[in-house]
Amino acid sequence: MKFEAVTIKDIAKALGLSTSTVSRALRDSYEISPETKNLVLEYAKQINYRPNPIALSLKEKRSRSIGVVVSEIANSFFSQAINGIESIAYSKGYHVIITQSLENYEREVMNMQFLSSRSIDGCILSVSTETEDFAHITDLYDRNLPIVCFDRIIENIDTHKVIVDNFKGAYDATDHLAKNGFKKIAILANSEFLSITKERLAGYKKALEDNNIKVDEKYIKACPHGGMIYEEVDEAMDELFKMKQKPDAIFASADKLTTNCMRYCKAHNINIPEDMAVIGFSNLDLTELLSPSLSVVRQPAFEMGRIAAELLIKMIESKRPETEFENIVLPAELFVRESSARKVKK
Amino acid sequence: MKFEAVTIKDIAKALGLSTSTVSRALRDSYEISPETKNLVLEYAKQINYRPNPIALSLKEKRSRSIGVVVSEIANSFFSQAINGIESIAYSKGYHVIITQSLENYEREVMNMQFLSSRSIDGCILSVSTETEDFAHITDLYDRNLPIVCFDRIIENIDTHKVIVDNFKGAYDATDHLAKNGFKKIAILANSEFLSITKERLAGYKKALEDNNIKVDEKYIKACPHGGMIYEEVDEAMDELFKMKQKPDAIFASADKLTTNCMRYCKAHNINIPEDMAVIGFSNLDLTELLSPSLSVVRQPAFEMGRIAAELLIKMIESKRPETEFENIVLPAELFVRESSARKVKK
DNA sequence: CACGATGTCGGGAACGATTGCGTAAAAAAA
DNA sequence: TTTTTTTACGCAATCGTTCCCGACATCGTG
Repeated sequence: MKFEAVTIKDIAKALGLSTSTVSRALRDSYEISPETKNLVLEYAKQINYRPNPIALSLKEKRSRSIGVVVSEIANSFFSQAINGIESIAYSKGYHVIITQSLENYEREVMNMQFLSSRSIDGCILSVSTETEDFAHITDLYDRNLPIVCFDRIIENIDTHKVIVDNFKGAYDATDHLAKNGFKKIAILANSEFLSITKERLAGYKKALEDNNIKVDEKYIKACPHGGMIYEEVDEAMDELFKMKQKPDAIFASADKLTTNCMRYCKAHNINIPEDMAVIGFSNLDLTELLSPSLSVVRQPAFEMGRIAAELLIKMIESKRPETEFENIVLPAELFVRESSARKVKK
Repeated sequence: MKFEAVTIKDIAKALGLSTSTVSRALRDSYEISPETKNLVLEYAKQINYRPNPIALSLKEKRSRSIGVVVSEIANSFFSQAINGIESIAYSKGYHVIITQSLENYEREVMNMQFLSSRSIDGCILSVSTETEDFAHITDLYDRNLPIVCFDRIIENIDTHKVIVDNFKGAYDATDHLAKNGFKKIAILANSEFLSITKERLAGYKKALEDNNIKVDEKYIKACPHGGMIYEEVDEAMDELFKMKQKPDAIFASADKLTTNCMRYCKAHNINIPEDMAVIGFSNLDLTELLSPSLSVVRQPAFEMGRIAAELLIKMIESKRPETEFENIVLPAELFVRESSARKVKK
């Protein structure tokens, strides 16, 4: 059972015209007499004719749709970014096909395959934590599929990239903790493959140095799936708390790391910020409702999505391959709340 | 600039064969000799041939993809449901195209149009709060597009429906508040157009009656956009708090209503549950991190998505139109936490 | 009256893939 | 050796749409 659409042929047959004439009438060609045009237009409206975009895609080799690959739509940052992407795409007549990798490499490859084979005109991508091999991306890019990277960018392709100033964001967060009297600042880091991990770690280290705090590698805990798996955060926290020199503050450098860190503290009756200050790199929109309210570095996710979509569509619609690529870096903003309140001497 | 895919013609030309032979070889037809098959298969792999699904869709009038229309992917309930949908769809070889209406009627119509014109094979739908006219849905359904409704169902089409027991969920929530000593229980209701609103309101009222509490219509506050717009919650809460007989408990009957209710209380220094108990109809996964931790009625969103996808695919793949439709009702589960703690006499 | 210009429209190929049908050549049966 | 069957492949239509051409009228002009 499938649903039968009205085609241009149906109109032609009903009106005793040829398909070419109908097609031209619908496209308002000058070659068609006003009477015929009206006839066709009216009949088309009457039977609710819709051009078949699949046929158009086949002919024009473009589909006016763009693909999005993110790790997880349930993540505030990504859902906000997607809203930004959609706002631009819709206004320019493009549709958006969203896929999620759930931090799984195979799924990411599958999604890219699906999107490319569905003849999307371009793709906006933030790689999964597991992605170490970029062949599935470079292959498509080399075959001229326009791709824009955002958030978690890769160096393997030369294209537009939209990121936040991860270094400064992490620096600000860490510096804020240090200035508030915390000296043993741990970091929950994301997968080591990710660009954002490297940048945020660098910011973290620089802030420590500038505050005359020695970087202790034991305070750096990597979570290969960015905290999507609770157990990896659990384990990292366990290790931190088993140390003789327990940290007095934690910088959770991703959305899921932040919430699962909070969860751990709650479950283990660790008081924030008395026992342990926490600041997150997170776009959660419930930060002020948490207990305690959560200090965060927040990314302009919506804006990032907007810009990425604009760049992609520019790329798609340009006549010849672009050679100049933009590397947009937006500022992250620090929001100080209770979870990182100044340390009180015991 | 567009990216040129390898076609079956390229293979045919390169190997001195006809397109039919190549096509059959790739499909492993018995009519093709093993040598030719190997030749084609190997060459195809070598140049990384991928069949063009657009061409296939045009020919077969099916795309092996299903559409999803929800109000907002940033909503925990929907993102969980989408994960459930995807888990089934992927395993059965279907792809999922997600769209969001953002509680906007025009966007919902647009999305449905887009999906149907993209030749999706079927659609899973939860209508927006604004949707009062269902023509865009019934039209497609009447033209034989398989549709499965979930969560916010409509009566206008006779098809499979997957919902939670909204009546019992709301009853349990309200009953729990009543049993905990609250007698002036208000409800933040969703748009009056929605099925879930009617069901949840009915459960709320029945629970009040069973606890010998008179239903007070002034305690029932409808938010036409389900709390997606903060101001409408703000206004509803203002009105509740301006009453002489202020309510002592609130049942927020949707995700966004719940969080925005909490936000209001926080902003107005209203202590939960001392000044006002709160229970939500919500799938938030941070409930235990909130301050105070939040009591909720939770829906089996993932499972709902799974079932909806299974029913839809069954519908798509059935030879003749189905006449027997299922009306799946899953239980909602009550989670009691701090925000609805037993009332202490002042 | 003849001829080009203009205005309208139809025929048919093309996009990529599948598939029913036709047909060579090779193999098997007579 | 002749006939029949099998094997292995090609031709062409099809899906819905666009667009290049060609083909008519009709009109104006010399």
